[in-house]
Amino acid sequence: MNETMTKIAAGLEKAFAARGFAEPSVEDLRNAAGVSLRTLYKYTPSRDQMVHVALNHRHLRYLDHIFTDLPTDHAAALNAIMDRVGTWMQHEASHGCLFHAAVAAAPDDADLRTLLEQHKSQVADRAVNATGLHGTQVDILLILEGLTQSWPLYRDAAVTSAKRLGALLQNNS
Amino acid sequence: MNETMTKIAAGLEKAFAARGFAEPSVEDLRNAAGVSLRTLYKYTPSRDQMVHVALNHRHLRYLDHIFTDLPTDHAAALNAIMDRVGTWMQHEASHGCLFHAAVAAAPDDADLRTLLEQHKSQVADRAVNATGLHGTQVDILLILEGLTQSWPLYRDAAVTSAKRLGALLQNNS
DNA sequence: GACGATGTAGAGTGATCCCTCTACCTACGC
DNA sequence: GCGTAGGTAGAGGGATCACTCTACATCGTC
Repeated sequence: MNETMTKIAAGLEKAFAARGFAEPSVEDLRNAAGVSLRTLYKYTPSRDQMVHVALNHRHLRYLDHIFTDLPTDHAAALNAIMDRVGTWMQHEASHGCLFHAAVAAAPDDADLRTLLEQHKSQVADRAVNATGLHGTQVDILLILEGLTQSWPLYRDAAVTSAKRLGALLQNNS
Repeated sequence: MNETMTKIAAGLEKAFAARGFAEPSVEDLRNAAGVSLRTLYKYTPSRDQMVHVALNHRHLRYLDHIFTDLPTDHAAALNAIMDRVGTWMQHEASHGCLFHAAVAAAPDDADLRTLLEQHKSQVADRAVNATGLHGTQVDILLILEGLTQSWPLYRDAAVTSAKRLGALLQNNS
């Protein structure tokens, strides 16, 4: 039961990340999930639900990748976060943030929008705590968003830039 | 002829901006363009072309909105740019950058991706020239991207944050 | 070894989609 | 007054889509 659900969620996440939210048909999603159509619809009774399940899975994996076992020193933690965003982009999200992509594909879906906001605010909270940049939640999220969006263009240079901007914040707050 | 083309491009841009790239059908796009289906297909022979035409129109309007008649003083220009991005988001792009949305909706479309890169690099070039932040093209684009992406969550606070980060750059370069 | 829960395989349905095509209208130059 | 260019209106085709349903396999439990 739960094992099948995890398998489905992981497969859906991978499919949406690779091909966007508009393109893959339910048949494609079924292939990616590696289950039958009946089972897929049993766990995710509509295509919209498949999107939600994929994003939830994504959220947990992202938090785990970026924020697990960070150094306690604030400056070192900031550098580590930026590096990890870089490796995340490289291996998982070469097309940009999956949450923004989902909302962009269905701008009228209010549930999706709240999912995006929850994801971003949790990321910002954790980043603030790890870097000691209290009172500058907006700034740190702005840098993270900027890194995520400009990484496809500039790669490592974007990571370096995000580190520099974050350090400027830490030295001027 | 050219008048009809402009009318079509403006209508398509508005439709895609309001409802994303996946949702609107060609029938919807026809309504937004305000022409007959035959005329629409005469100027844009496929739905993909409609996307391209809309993005080209968007690009020109964006450059015009952000970079026309900026103050010559670098610090003032930087503040003006951030303010204008804020008003642009408020009036035109409350769902985020249209180019990123287009690429997210069709990650396999190479033409779309180059269109995105050209758009971003032109924006970065102009921003560098206006703010005097030479040698920091990556940084300025990162801030602009961060502002665009985080504006839906933080509104004016995101603009303020972008101004602060930009000023930090100007004082430390 | 029967049974219920959980899975696979895949055909079928009704709706929707992109795009084409026929038929007709209007404005304008000569 | 007539031809031509450029437009409207909208029906229809062929393909694809999300989703349902029937029929069958597997496996742990009693």
